[in-house]
Amino acid sequence: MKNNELVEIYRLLMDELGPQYWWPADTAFEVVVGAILTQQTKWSNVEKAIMGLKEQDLLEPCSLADADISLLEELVRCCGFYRQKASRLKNIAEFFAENDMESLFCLPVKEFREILLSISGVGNETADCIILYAAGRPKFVIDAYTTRIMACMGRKGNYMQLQRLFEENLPRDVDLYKEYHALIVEYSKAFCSRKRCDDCLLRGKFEIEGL
DNA sequence: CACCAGGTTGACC
DNA sequence: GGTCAACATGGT
Repeated sequence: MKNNELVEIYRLLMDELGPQYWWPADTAFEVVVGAILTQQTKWSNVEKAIMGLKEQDLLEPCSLADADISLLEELVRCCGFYRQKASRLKNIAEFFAENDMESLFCLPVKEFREILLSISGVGNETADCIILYAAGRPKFVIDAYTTRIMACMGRKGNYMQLQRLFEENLPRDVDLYKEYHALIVEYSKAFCSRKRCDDCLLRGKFEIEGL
């Protein structure tokens, strides 16, 4: 891949859609909660659950860690997989209740990522969302949209392969990483969904033969 | 009514 | 290393 091709794609997306200003949240821990809740789920449903949790003062590690599991299940039911997610929220809340967030955020990204991945319910994408949008540290987030739109342009790859591709061909810039991921999601929803990839400008301009 | 959504896990090869 | 079912509600 030409070295600056990913930068060109970024400019095209930015010209089309403008800045997205992800991730909407009042606190870093709210990003963490949202990262769990949005797994395989629309953000509009996550917003409802976040509001409910906020009303119960459960958007902080200690209170969330001590909350009744059946109450959590009720509050996150609108996000689907509600039993798993209630339990995952409790897990990660317990972790952040016992470990200082600011200290964790200052760790080397690689080390912080390993720690996050050791928490049950936190996989690659959730860990990277927390690193990028909660901690504000550079880590490029790959999701189903990114995987699909890259495959659409002839670049198939697994999570780590695609992440390496982006990180090795872009400046290590937190705001760029944030916007790029958000733009890919929003652009894909509009022009390169599972049902339709007809109007996708990227295919025509950047499609290539193989990896 | 069928399909999809800002994934993760554990079992299995 | 990779693949696959299970997990579940809500919107189009």
